[in-house]
Amino acid sequence: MPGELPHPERSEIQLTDVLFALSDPERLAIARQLADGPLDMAECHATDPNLPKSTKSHFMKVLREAGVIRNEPNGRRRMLTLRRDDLDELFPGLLESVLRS
Amino acid sequence: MPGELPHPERSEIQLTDVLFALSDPERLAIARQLADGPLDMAECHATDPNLPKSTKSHFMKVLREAGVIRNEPNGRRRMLTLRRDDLDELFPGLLESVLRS
DNA sequence: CTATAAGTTCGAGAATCATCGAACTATCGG
DNA sequence: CCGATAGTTCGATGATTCTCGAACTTATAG
Repeated sequence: MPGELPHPERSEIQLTDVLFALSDPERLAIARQLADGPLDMAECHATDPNLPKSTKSHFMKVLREAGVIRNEPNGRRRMLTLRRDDLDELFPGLLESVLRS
Repeated sequence: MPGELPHPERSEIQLTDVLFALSDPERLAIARQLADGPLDMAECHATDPNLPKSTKSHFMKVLREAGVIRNEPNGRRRMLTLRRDDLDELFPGLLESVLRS
């Protein structure tokens, strides 16, 4: 698969984009699964276990382009991480509140 | 204009709906204007001052149906209030973080 | 009572977003 | 090199959402 995907810089992350990305139950569930640490994409099941992979990939794209997660090549898989540092710096308390609620 | 509009009960408010409602710059701006206290709708200008009133009314509807604001008749005007109590109880820290960022 | 001010609702068209199959890409095991 | 695995990208279709004018509603001013 294509190696490095584009990620916004910290300074480019927009609050409204982050809120939008998290405003979908499936995408929110993904973010919550990443709260405890990075996961390989294959281990990250959203809510529906047999979701088509193109749909799952699209969820990841929305989260990535909003600046919520990083999606980096890791061998023949993909490593997903929450951009907690960046989000905490930009929007203090937001992530904690959203993931906890 | 129609008197009482429907508002969700506190128990019916969904986090994803709140995030969606606030994920638009115009609607977020409205919520921020209400942070300091209730306003008559006529005093609440979103960002564009000569926005068609049907569009403005639609913004209010999205915010109201998500449980972010109350919209109550007040003479021949409308009084808008942030549902801070409800949101703070349901999603502690969320509103503060979003309005401050 | 009538006119006006302040909003809501309805309807239509445009724009955006979601979903998923199919084709493509890259990596690893044998 | 070959096949399988894990994912991305593309394209089409359908579903939501946005935007705004026009018609409607209601309370007050006169």
